[in-house]
Amino acid sequence: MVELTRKQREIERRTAEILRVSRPILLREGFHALSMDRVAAQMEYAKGTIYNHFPNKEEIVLALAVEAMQLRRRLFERAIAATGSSRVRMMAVGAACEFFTEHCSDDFVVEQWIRNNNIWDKTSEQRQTLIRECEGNCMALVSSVVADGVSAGELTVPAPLSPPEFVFGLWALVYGSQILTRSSPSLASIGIYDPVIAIRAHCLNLLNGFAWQPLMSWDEYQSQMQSLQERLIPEFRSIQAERQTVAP
Amino acid sequence: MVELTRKQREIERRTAEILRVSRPILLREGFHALSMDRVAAQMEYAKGTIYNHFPNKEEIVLALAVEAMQLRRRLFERAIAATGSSRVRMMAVGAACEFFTEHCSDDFVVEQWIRNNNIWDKTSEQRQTLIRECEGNCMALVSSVVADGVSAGELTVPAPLSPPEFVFGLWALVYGSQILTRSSPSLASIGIYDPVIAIRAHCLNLLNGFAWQPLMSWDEYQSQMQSLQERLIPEFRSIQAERQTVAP
DNA sequence: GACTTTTGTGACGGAGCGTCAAAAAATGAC
DNA sequence: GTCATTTTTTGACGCTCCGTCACAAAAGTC
Repeated sequence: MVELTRKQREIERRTAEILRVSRPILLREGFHALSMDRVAAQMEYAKGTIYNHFPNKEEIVLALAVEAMQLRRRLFERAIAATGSSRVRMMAVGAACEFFTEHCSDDFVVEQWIRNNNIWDKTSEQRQTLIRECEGNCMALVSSVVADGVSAGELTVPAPLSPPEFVFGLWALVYGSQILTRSSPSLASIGIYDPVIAIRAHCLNLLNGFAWQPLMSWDEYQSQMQSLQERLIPEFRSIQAERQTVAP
Repeated sequence: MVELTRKQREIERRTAEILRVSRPILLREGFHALSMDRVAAQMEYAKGTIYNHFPNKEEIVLALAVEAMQLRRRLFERAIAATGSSRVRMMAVGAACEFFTEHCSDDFVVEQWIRNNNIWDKTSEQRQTLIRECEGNCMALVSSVVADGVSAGELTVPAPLSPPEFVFGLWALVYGSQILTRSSPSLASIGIYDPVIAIRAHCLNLLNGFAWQPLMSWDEYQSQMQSLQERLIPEFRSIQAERQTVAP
């Protein structure tokens, strides 16, 4: 039994090593550059050994995405634990999203890969479930803030929306803007100079539009965000630091 | 000169044929299934001939995406030509987006490919410019509605936002929701049963939040949308019909 | 009809995927 | 410590696809 555990630990160690080697290849040189032969060569193992850990390279990508989503989840957990009104705590989640995109940009990029059908379709049910769970967890964390707002009488989710559908709007807004920012060739040339500020303004308007108390002006919102960030970012950084970073 | 034109027409005809053959392969079987050998075989030409038209398969994908974006643009053009207040015309653009995603779903999917860096990076400057132009055109069309609202005194774009950044919010919201809907494993299991209705509600709230006149209740919004769709969808359909469809 | 230019062809070198029979290492019974 | 058995590792192999290029065929020109 002890024997078995030692072996299993060794296997896990090597699995982690495969991911550690694969990550910079994927991030710096793209999916096409990530080949099983190359990973094997770099680790000084035969290709077959790598295949004992991952049945294909798509599975490696998904495994990396799981790590990224877990980091996101940890940031969210910290964010919703912030003190303050429900609305301020929702802003903290926004701050977490901004932090994740800006300061964990590698993870943000890796997380994107799950939206690629080519990859998704070749991966195991098992790991797909892991992803879904993580996504569900994140959703639940944000939903809990909405629920708190509702039960505190600070927010009423109006007519056709359920609470998760309310969250979906914020999710779509933030996520959509980040995708467009990353992938849309030259937003600046069509007049969008600061997408982050723009989306903050839209979030403010969205939450004010739903009359989530306390209502805020743009200036109030900005200064609240400022002080939130001063409190949270050091903690976000230490959460991020628990992961080893990728060399360039 | 006549000779040259006949030849060029022939070349263009074949280019179109390559796209016609490639589209269903890409859509039904994915990017990996789209190989130059296969396209060549299916067209009964040698591979080299296909390479005379497209330097790689990524370029084929981008060419397909250009077609898709042009369809979107045509729908937008029709939408903003709708009669009514600036706000209603903006809703018409929303209806066009919904139509595009739902009834031109192949094009919607094809359009996504441009967000894939693996593909984008292997394509020619030239075609990338085409895409950017088309994206800029769409943006400009929507911006013109905003501009009309402003000059009619029905809308004020508030403090930190420029008009394009205002549009960016709607774009991110609608686009983000559609991406999530398409790619997020089982939204229903996290409580989002009707993402289309949800996003409509968010758009309503967003536009009301910016006090775009006339303000609307959910019921008014829905019935306005209903009548807009009754007027527009037949026209959208005929715009769509100008393109040949893809067999399943 | 002969010569030039354009266009089409498909064999080829190179690379990556995933497999599998054989080699090597680990295990444990005696 | 030995040896049979089980587990793990290995890398050559078959396959597919990419993109090229020397050559062949067709079209155009005079």
